[in-house]
Amino acid sequence: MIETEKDNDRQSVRALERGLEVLRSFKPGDRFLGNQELAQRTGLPKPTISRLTHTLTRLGYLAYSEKFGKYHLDSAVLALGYSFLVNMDVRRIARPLMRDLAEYAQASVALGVQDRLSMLYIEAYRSSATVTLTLDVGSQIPIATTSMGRALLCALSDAEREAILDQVKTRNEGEWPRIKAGIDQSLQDYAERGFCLSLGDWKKDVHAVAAPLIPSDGSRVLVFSCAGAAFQLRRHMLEDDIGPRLLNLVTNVKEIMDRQV
DNA sequence: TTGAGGTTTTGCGATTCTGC
DNA sequence: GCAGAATCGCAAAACCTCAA
Repeated sequence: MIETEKDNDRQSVRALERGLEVLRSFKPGDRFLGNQELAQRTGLPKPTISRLTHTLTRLGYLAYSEKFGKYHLDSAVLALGYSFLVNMDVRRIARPLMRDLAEYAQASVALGVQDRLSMLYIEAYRSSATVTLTLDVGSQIPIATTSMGRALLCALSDAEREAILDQVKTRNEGEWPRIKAGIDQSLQDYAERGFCLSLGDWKKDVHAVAAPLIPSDGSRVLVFSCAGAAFQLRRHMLEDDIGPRLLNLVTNVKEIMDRQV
């Protein structure tokens, strides 16, 4: 269901919001979606969906499969995402440092940004020995239970964090006490050490550490994480070794970014 | 081939948005 | 704040699928 932040926001174009919401309805694994499924996922009336899919198809964002009678994402979507990725200098700057840390830790090192209640991978490097985590660019992970998401929450203002947590609480009433405890612990860890942990909180066999990068130019917060198998990345390793190395990575990337401004 | 049931599209009045 | 343009959503028609 679309959650419009301000229904009376005169700067917003509702039709555009809805069209983009249709595109966002496609998740990994959703190769084809019909108008009815799109209407269910977006909460929009079926006639509106029909018009939106027609328009998006004409513009090349969707394509229609005669065989399945459904739509799939088309090349214009990739072109849009590719432009976004290519224009992010931080990926180019961070890539070699991420590779070095991943090989040292024999784990996965990722760079992510917030996407609503998820964290979206915009760069990822896996060591050859990584077996547990096989997420790539474009993957999304939850904001409240992963180290990456928690690091982002720690870097936001109190008001921004509360706004997100209100939505997380609404969607996870039953698990909220456990989720809240993890976030409180992360806030404490971040204040003391500058990084956050997730020790099996998202997936029980995954341990991870993450640290935010707050750009000097005031642009969106970036988060670096290092994750791997729980039996490989023990708590003491993350706290005493990998975490500090990740912080060093963040500092180095930030310095290079600042020099290039 | 027909009819039932489900889905998509179309027409049109109402509402919202945009540009001035 | 207003007028014209664009969009929305309801209702109904058209279309499609499938079983009998």
